[in-house]
Amino acid sequence: MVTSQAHLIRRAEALFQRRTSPRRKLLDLILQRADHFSAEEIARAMPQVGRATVYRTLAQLVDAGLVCRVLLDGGEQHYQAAPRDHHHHLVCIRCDRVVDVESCEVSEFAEGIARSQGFAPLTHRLEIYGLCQSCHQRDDIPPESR
Amino acid sequence: MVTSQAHLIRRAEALFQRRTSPRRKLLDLILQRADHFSAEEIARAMPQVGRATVYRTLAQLVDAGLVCRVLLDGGEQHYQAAPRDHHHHLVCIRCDRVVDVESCEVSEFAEGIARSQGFAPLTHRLEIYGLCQSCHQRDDIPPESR
DNA sequence: CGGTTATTGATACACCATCTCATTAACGGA
DNA sequence: TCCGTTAATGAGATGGTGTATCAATAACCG
Repeated sequence: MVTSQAHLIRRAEALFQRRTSPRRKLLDLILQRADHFSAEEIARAMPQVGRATVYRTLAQLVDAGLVCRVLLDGGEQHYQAAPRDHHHHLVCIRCDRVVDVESCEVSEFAEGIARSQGFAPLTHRLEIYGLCQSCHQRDDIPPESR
Repeated sequence: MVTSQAHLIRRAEALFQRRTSPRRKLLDLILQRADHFSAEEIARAMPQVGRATVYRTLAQLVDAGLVCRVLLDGGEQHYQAAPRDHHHHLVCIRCDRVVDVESCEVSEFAEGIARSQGFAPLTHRLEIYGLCQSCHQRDDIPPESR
């Protein structure tokens, strides 16, 4: 894990022209967290740094593939350090626990669909929603009641 | 297409307890548009109707599966009349054109992944991004330049 | 034709994200 | 080490999105 963090830091430094303290702090915060977070959480966690900087830097990291967006069931955008280049998310709709899905058997399907419609395929996003084991055991709410 | 519209109207009427003029207008607007739209667009298009009502009714229609959310490349939520119960979207990252993808070969993969992690699978969301034919022809921007 | 109550909508509120633009500070060259 | 260029910052304004409140309205039923 340390290895991949060092890797992220190296790539981030290559991405930016200047090393600044807000960026270092932001990267530290992101790498410290194993889980996902909202941009606002990060902004609150480092009040010395302006919100604009947080959002700007996060967006740059996402564009560069160092951080990925997680789309929660309600549509909220969350973020987390990207473990791999292309992967998907398995999200618990109850506790928002996220498990990374590293295998992707969807690419061929997605690209075939795109081409059949005359699209030049670029990427795709797959989020899988369900109840994680502990939430599932805790109570058996039927899927419709959401 | 008219058939499916009649179908939507029937299901909508079954969904609500009372027929009201805001709901009729909203359904009309939605069905008139082949494409997708934001909630705010709809609210602006019917200023006689309160914003709260627009958002409330849209949310109910989404819950009932009559309207689906489209997630644009930038993360914006848009809406459109749902042609089928379960389907996906092929989105042009340039002009936001959306093509519905009615075949879904992803379910088994998604459910397998979920089960392998101890999740009770409920649903999934797949959005495919690319350049539609006309945007692709217009200029050949490389994928990285976004 | 009422009475019940689902529905509405004006308003306030909160959140999320982006833009502006004057100020700051990182970096490279002298 | 100092200085000039300019990347980067951040306070604040702005705008979109969505929800909560709650008195007023109007659909439906008997």
